[in-house]
Amino acid sequence: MAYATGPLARKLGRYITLSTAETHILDRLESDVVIVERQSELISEGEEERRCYVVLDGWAACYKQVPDGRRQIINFMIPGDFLGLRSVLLQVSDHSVVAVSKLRLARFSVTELRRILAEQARICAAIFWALSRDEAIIVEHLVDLGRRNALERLAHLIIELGERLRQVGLGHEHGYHCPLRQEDFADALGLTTIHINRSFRELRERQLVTLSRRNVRINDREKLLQLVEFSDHYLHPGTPL
Amino acid sequence: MAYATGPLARKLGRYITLSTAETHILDRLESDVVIVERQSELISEGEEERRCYVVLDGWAACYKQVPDGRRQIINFMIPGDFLGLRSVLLQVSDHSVVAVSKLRLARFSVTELRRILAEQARICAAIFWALSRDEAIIVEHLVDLGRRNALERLAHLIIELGERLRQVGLGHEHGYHCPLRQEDFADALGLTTIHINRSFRELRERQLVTLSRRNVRINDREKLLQLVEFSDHYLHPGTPL
DNA sequence: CGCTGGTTTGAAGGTCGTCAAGAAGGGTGG
DNA sequence: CCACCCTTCTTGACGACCTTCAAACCAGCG
Repeated sequence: MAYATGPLARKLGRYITLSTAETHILDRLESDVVIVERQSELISEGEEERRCYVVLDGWAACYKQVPDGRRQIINFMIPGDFLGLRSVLLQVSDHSVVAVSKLRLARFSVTELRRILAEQARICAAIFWALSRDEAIIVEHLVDLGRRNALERLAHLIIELGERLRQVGLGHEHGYHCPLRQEDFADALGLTTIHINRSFRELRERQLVTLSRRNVRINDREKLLQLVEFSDHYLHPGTPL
Repeated sequence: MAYATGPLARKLGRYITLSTAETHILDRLESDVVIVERQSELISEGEEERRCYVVLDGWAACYKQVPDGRRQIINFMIPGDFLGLRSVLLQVSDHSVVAVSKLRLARFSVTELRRILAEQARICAAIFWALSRDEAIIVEHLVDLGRRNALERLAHLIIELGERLRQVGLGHEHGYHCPLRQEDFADALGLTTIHINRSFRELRERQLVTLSRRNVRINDREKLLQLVEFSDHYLHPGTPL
């Protein structure tokens, strides 16, 4: 595999082996860097969206609001993930995106993107794969909400985030930095903050996971994987056709 | 809009205005017709998949199995929907598909598909939009499971299916044929069959919806829409770029 | 040092699941 | 046309999981 400088090249390098030229094209996409503060809304539901980003640093959450004011987080975005790609392609966004921590983003224009999609068939395929993986994550999330209890959901999310971070060279086997508040976990897992707290307590008491000062520490990885019968298959899409 | 013969042309005709030539290309895709009985598995999780279909008649359900044997239905497929498209593109399927009723399918080969994607940029875009709509449906489903109670979930699904059927010329404003068993509703909505039954009873007692002999009758559409504050936005993706 | 956002805990209640059993519907064969 | 079967639907009682409400605690930060 060719050397990869930016997170985007590293991410897409997981799907196809990038040539040096292709790596350069991707690295050039990341030239226009933007910084946004925690809590700021990057994209709002219903807005016409013409900007597209790759996360360089920090976490974001994409969510939908329900009429009574509560929200359901669809997915978290970590370094290397696309942000707003689908919104741009569909012209109008069907979800909102908020910064969960201070974010560093690489912004690129729609025209630039379209040119690459048309000219670079291999990169186009890799992006399609990346989007498919995002969908697979959402589907797994759906299974979580439908058929797992609070403890299993939480354990599953903790493991998934750890795996995804390690895929882009962040965190390590025994833990990772995690800017999420308990409320974010709750909104992602379809639970209340209070119940998330109790579930964390149980994970702590079972000596599986501890969370403190924005750090997840995985004490017993084996037992944790066992608890949810975790399969990382969905995080590793097959090779392109 | 050009006349459309098959469900596929009718579906994609919603995203782009099809020329007569394009309609013919799509109609030709639907030449190889397959019939499968209710309950048969069309695609199994983990299988390498090389076939791709469009539903001509009948309903299917795509689902994932959880380790304890229960299943979570991800989405239902009705006439005009793709079936196995993503599995083919990813080579190995991450979900299973079962026939909910007797199915009539149009099968087309991967090579045929790839040729069309490469040659017919407009059709390629329309297919991308169709896939995006499928994802939007899954996301809305996720919000259902995370932030709505049993009655709201059921009402939402009933409305959504009605809207989708009407988009392909099936059903009418006051109801539609629905081959789903209560167990299918349960597995889609993350509930038990028994609780689905109770929820249907409540919908019946509130004079909103009645279900009998595989037929959904919508008695008070206004109140039903109000109950879930339904917005059909996600079923109508914006126009292609 | 006090403020603010976030975490933790308790008590009580509601939604939904589990268990168990009966009723209704649809198809098949006598 | 009825008897029989099997699937699906329906109902009741009880209990678990998760929510709601209310309040105390803690950590970081001006």
